[in-house]
Amino acid sequence: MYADVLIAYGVKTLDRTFTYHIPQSLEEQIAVGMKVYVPFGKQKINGFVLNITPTTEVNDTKDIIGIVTRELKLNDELIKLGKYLKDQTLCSLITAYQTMLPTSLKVKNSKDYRLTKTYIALNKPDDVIADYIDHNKRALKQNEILLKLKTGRILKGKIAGSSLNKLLTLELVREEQEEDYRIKPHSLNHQIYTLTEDQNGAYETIKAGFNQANTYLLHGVTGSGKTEVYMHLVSDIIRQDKTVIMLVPEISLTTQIVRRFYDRFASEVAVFHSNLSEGEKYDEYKKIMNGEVHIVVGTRSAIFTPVKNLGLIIIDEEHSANYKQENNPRYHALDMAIWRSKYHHCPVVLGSATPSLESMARALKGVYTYVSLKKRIGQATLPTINIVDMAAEYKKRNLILSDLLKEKIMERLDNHEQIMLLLNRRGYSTIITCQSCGYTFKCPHCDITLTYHKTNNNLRCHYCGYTVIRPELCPECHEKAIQDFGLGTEKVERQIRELFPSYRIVRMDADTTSKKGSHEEIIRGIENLEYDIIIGTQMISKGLDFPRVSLVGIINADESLNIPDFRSGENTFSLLSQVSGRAGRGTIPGEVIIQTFNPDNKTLQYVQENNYLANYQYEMNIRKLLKYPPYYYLTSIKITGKDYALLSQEATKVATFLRRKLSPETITLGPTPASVFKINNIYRFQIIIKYRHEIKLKEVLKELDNEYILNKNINIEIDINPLRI
DNA sequence: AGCACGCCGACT
DNA sequence: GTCGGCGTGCTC
Repeated sequence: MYADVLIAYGVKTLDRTFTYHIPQSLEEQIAVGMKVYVPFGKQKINGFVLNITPTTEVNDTKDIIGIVTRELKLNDELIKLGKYLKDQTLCSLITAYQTMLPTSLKVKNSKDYRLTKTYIALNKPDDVIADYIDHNKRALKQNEILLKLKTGRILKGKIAGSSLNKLLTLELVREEQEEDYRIKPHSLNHQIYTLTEDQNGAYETIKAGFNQANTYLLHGVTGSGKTEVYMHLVSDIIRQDKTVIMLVPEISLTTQIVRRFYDRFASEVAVFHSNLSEGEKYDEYKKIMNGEVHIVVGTRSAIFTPVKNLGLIIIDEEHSANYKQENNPRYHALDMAIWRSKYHHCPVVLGSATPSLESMARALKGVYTYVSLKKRIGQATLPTINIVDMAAEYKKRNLILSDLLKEKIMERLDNHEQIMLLLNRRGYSTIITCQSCGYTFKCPHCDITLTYHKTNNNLRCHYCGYTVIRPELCPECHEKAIQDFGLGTEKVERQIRELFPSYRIVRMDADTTSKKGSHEEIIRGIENLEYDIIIGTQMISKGLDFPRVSLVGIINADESLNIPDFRSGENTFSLLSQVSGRAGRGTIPGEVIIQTFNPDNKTLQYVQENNYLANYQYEMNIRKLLKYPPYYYLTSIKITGKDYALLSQEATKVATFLRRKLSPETITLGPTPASVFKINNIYRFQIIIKYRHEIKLKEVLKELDNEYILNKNINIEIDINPLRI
């Protein structure tokens, strides 16, 4: 017998299988999907068996050396899904499989991640033990152990050393190894809420489509109780002995959701996201593989977990950009979900208060089934939203907080309610300029301004990590006139602390949540009313449910509006609606203040009116006019290299090649310098392809990719359906 | 990816 | 004369 083995090198030149002979001794054990050890040239490496055949046309086959682990076997679905992933993103097949697996099970890894508990148990019949005790009356410690063991085995750590070792060498007792898991679900309360009429309608519609590959867009306003609908669906699915994958956009959200799932479904639940330790991931993966759990809650990568008998996939906050991986392979979890739903004939539910334009367009066209939740549950009503013109406030020297926001904050503080302030930018200030000559600090390696970090008094490049101490004098004109502008969360925090010194303030951004567990700690603090004012980046916008938050302040709405990307309007609407949705989820009516220099901006007005559809129409018109998604598909090609002249020349060649090869209806834009033109001394050009139907796309892109594989000076990065360009 | 082969420059 | 530079080619 022969095996086609995919080797563990993620290079395009080795993106194919090699045929090995299966030695007699392994023939019985080897199976498709297993990790094996094979000779390759002068080396020995791991690979996956992708196929087993009785004969081969290859002449000099070598023998497979051995099986690495029997534990992991890529099943038929995963093997096919990997091929789909490769096809979608143009990565190599081995890269696809590596992406789908946790590090502990990746093809190169042969370490053992099993967590075992060791117990001590009696190893001889009772009479032998009794006899030993009789003849060794002076060995008090040993006898004590033996007597204790008569009532059952004991964890090894609980028994002292030398006496135990004696008993072990005499073989009176033995060690028993048992596998253990690092994460143990705990159920606190089993509260099941009855669904409102609205929720029930959505629930019934989706339930009617169980056992069919169909995608539902569950469009529910913030606070309408989407999670409870999910819970009811999940409950039905597991009753059928099927499984569920539930995706949330970021790790921070797994905490709250997982807690609710543990409460309701306890040991049926596995968690899966990249913040787990490798051992934890390994354990959860194994629970899933062995069919010990029926529910997986996790972030993007959880879409690849090998659940058996999949009955439902839920993608919460489906509009989130986090579902798209931003490095290779650049896959979208939604595509993978839909593929799996077809494989298992099960539905996908996409939930959001602000669906992406793509999903909404598909729902309106009938590609997805549209289901909506229009009302907030309980007495909660949608918050009132005020827009404040910051131009007028600047004249009053209100640079961070408007009079209105300040006043509202005080009001809410007096009522012992909580306040959330959003600013989508971390750090202290973003532009450092000499007031005398206009010199602006930029990174010497990147095309980007440096960010001031007050805590360390240094200037940092967020792209390459370059750091300098903030100088006193301008390096150009040597005047002492360096000033910093631009607003970050650190600066807001400082001002808030000055204004409201007696209140408890917390900042939640990437800088304060980098430590493991710090995120949960802050969330718990907010829930337990340990804080009055919460300042944060978009991290505070999604899914979190704090009933005492009654006021949300958006410090600078323009920050998000001004991002030079065709999605900035859509993203701003979604961000502001989401964060507004944090206000007034309990019984207290909520209020939102949006500060901006563009009070007439359409997007902001639609946010104020809470009018998703109007914003949808408005954005769709622009997209149609400018030939952007969902009317056109995009592919972004980045051409990067150190030699500017050569790069510019090659970028033009690439564009010419594409124009020649692709159909005449396809639009090829560029090459233009990328939005950040230089990172780490590497220059970057970009080409955008816009198309409606382009049959030759993948084939042409592959050809392009091959053309530059061996080129050491020029690198090509292809992003099909990019979320940002 | 990694290793060997191969053909030209500065060294014990 | 040899050690070693990294360009090219191959791996079941």
